[in-house]
Amino acid sequence: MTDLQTNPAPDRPTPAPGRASAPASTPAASQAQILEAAAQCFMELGINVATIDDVARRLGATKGRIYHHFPSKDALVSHVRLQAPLHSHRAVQAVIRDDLPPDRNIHNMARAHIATALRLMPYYKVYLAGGYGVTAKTHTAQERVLQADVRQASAAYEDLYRAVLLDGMDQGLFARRNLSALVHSLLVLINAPVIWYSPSQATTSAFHQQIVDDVSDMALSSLR
Amino acid sequence: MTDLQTNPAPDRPTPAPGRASAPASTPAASQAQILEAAAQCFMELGINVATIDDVARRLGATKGRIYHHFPSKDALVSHVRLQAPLHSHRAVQAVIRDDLPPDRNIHNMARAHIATALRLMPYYKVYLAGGYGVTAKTHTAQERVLQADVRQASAAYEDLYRAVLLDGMDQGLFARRNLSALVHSLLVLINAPVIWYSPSQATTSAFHQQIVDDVSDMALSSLR
DNA sequence: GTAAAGACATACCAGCGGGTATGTCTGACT
DNA sequence: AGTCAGACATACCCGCTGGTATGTCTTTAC
Repeated sequence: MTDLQTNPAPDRPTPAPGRASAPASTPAASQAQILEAAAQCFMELGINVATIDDVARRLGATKGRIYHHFPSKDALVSHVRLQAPLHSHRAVQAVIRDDLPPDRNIHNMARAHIATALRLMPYYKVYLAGGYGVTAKTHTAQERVLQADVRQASAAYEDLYRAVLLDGMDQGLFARRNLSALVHSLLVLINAPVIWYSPSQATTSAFHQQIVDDVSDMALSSLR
Repeated sequence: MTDLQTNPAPDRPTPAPGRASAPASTPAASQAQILEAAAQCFMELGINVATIDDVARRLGATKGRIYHHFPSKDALVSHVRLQAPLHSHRAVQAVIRDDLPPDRNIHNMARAHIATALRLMPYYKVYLAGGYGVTAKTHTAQERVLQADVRQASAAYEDLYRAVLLDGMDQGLFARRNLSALVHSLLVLINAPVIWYSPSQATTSAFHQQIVDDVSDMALSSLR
């Protein structure tokens, strides 16, 4: 639901004479705002270079607001990264149809993934940049949990492809290859636009469509 | 923690378990040692988390040695990253043959790249992790030059593929697609093993061969 | 109306880590 | 022998940044 670059929050009815930033309507919306600002900061500056103050400045707020909603910077980073597999999972699962052959399913899945990634690019950039990272030196228990959450969501998302790929190989539609290498390579390929795309292209809609078409075709062809 | 070696008589750093039996290492060899240790530290801990002291500790040395050869941490990082396109360029250019059709050339190029990347994984991990990064906030002039060097080496390497891909499309061997999206996607695909491969597999030779075969086949198929 | 809690802002701390100034040792050259 | 430069080691500085303690204002509950 959280759509980047949109201005979902209508201003509060009480602008409050104090010249502070407009407070979010609901605490959940405030969190979403923070996540969005953090994703863009992390994308532009890098996860480690961007400071909490940078994120707060982009919000027109201060550190207090962020640390009120997230216990640490690592937690914020993990929450941002989580958005990618979560959105992908929802978008891709919606296009899987049991009455379609695996090759057509894969094609549709790739298209859905790429389109979603292009729309929510900052989250995906941060997600892919999270080879890590951050405060990976002090392995606290709390922080391990956050990392595990991201990995679990990623694994759940990958399983969507694993099933279809296995089916397609059994039916002879796809070449027989090492399943692990296959699924990982495929996911890297459909994430490729996130890596090399720089949102400077003016004709977004046209160029985005081009990317969706070309890369999804490549993904499908690579399986044969 | 384990640094109990702070006795008044520090042993000479081990003369590198490499092939060199010469007791005195040349300055160039010392730099290569530093690059190798830095690559492994950056790979394991992350570029920003790993400190100069970490790299020095791995060498059995101190910061003084590193800062004697490299003016800053950013310079060290850039030099490490440079290794990837440099090695790839040499290995891939060696297998290009004008008397072979583009599809066979691409296949051989992909195989050479993947094999090289698997062999020199730390450099490639650091290279790909450099979306950035590091001290990207203070854009000093000196540091801009280093970044430009890496990008230039990468561009030169990419041009190898660009030429072959254009040739193949003209001959009808490859599907016609946006050239920029095509070359970038292809490179991301053959770099995929660097992203998801964790050097814990025991049967390196066999499993490496499997990866080279499968991913290079996928790369070739993706172009049709 | 008042108390409690939520949602921030402000001021401040402390440790980490990049960078530097300086010292020391070794080999090379004359 | 003496000098010099390269190649490090040692000790130290200090800015930056994550985190915290506290205050203030608004909303909600009763």
